[in-house]
Amino acid sequence: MIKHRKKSSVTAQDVALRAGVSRAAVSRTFTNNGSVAKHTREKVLQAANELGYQVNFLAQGLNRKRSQLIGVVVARLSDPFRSGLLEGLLLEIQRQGYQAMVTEVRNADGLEETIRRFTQFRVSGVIVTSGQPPSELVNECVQHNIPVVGINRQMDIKDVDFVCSDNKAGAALAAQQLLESGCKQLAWLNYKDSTWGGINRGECFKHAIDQHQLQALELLAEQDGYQGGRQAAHQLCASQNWNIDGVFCANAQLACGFLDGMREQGFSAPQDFHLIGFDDTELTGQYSYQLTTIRQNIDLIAKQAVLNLQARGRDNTAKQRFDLVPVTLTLRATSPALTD
Amino acid sequence: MIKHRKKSSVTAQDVALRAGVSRAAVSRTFTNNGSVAKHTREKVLQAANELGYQVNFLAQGLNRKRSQLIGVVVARLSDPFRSGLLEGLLLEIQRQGYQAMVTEVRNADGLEETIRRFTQFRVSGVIVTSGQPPSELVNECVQHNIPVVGINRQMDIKDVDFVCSDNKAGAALAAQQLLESGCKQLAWLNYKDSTWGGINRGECFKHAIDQHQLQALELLAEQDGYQGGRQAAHQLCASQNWNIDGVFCANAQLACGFLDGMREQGFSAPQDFHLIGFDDTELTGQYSYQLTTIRQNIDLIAKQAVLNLQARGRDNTAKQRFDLVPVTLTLRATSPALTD
DNA sequence: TGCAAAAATGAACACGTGTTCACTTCACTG
DNA sequence: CAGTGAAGTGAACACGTGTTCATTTTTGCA
Repeated sequence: MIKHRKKSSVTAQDVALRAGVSRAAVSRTFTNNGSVAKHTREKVLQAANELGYQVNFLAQGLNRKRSQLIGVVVARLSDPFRSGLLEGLLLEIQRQGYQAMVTEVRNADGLEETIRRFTQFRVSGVIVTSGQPPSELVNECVQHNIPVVGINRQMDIKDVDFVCSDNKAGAALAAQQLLESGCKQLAWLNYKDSTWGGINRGECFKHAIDQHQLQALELLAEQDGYQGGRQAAHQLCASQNWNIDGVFCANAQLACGFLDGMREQGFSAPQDFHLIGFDDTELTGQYSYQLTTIRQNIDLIAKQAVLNLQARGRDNTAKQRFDLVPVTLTLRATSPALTD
Repeated sequence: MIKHRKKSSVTAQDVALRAGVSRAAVSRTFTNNGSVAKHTREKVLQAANELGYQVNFLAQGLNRKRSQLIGVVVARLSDPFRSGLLEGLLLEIQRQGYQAMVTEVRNADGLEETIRRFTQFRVSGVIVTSGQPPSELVNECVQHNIPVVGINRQMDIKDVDFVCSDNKAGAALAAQQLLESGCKQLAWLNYKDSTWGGINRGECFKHAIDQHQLQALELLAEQDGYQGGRQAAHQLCASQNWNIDGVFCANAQLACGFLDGMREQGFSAPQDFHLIGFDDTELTGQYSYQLTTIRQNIDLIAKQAVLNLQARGRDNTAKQRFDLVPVTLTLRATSPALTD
């Protein structure tokens, strides 16, 4: 009868026994916290290696009152920008040594339940990319010392840090490009129940062209995404003698749909009108679209979001942050570069 | 001086104190496990409600040796099919009362590290949608009684359950459609370092047309995704007098790229050739592509995967499962329905 | 060599829960 | 009314770790 393996998992106690030291020494070795002699550290590491020891994160988190989890709230991953943002967040979260918990949330109730569950796991932070967390819940997080950061959200909640693409600069870039291309009759396309980000871009765009004494026709799609943009185009073409020659869209999906919708009616960009979208996704660069867009810097957004969580984890009294992430104009076929 | 709130979080002990019962009663109330009188249950629930008590999942998991987490391994979310699959998995995982931990993994080492970390969190199950977990790691999971299920993976690992779209049926549907449409010279397009799923589809396709004494020209793209398909088209057109009139692609991204690449050369479907892809993503249905594709049933895949985890969680001795999920042919412009 | 400061060590407690095990109370039957 | 089984209850243990606090050992210096 060989070794009687009753326990399914090997604990720090087992390692201590084998290395001939106390369990505290094992703990210190792995956390690099207290001081431990070089000789015993080696003994511990060898014993741990032989036994295949790995620390139990549940016990660790229970003791430290904090797990190395970060909660991420997402929605509508079918939008390429959103899945791209999630990918960026996952990579950055892992790079910093955390582990991501992801929840897809469809309404306010779901968001509430989700954040509550995050606190039950004692997460190190919460990243919200969809919805607006109720301030009472945020208070609960603050009490548990759990930092919350919103991405591309309306910045009106106390105790929440925000990271947001620079919509104002983006809208200005788009307006400048359209105007310098000679467009006279501008339009702004958005989903009628848009998120704050879309609305904000629209306001910034209107403000930008207002300085040139121009106004934008406001197109509001009944649906979100590709189909919404397509139908908006159909609706525009159906109206009597429209004369739009420059369109700015709240996001890439709407823009692609709008372009296809216009094509169905026999019009196209840049021949009949100029078109600029928001969110440079993989789709926008493809041959069949070649959309000129405002590009959001996903890597920077993700990095800044995690950075904020870490900073506030260290010092909870820091001032609330509002980070604007620069955007750039990517010129493609639907509104090409100017030729002097 | 009011209540001295020293503890940041309220525990079951606090609830017990307020309700005038023992802590065990509180625990029993929330787990529905032991038996508890109706009267005391109500007292406990009221006290818990007043104090805003929520069970600490770390402590719960530590005690039960199992958390209500499910680990999900993903990769390349920029592919719409993969992000769609993740979305389906998230929704199903939440629907069943679990919480998803998601990790993006880029190579075999990353996969190993990831699964190890999952076990450290004592997850209730692992879902692998990318990469092939080393069998030694799977053994470790089995020892911890953690079920593993692979989606669209090669089914060659012991103790792992598999859920896979029915590639054989899909390939047969594609072959039938192309042949009945009158195609004579078939081609098969795949990425040169494809995953097993792609390779498998190709073999099934070749087998299907072999029964009609036909062979497929094998096109292997240097890159994966849209750009790979596009370059493959360019390469095909560059070759002397090619005469392909029917193409089947390993996935939707390749197919869209191939279509665009052919368009750049002045050819299109279905006029010059028929084209069928795999993975009915949102992209394939758009006006500019209208791709005929084999549709994978994401909801069913997700449901079956979680179901398998639950089943094996209850009975670890069950026989290894290989589930084939039906696929359907979605007819669109690039290979339209037959007209009698 | 002698001595003080620093480093290393192990016992013990805390984290918050689920569950077992005696023990008490209750309801029901003959 | 006595007796029996079931339901309800609380004390105590287990889960596996981090950390404090005395205590022992080592190091550095005169």
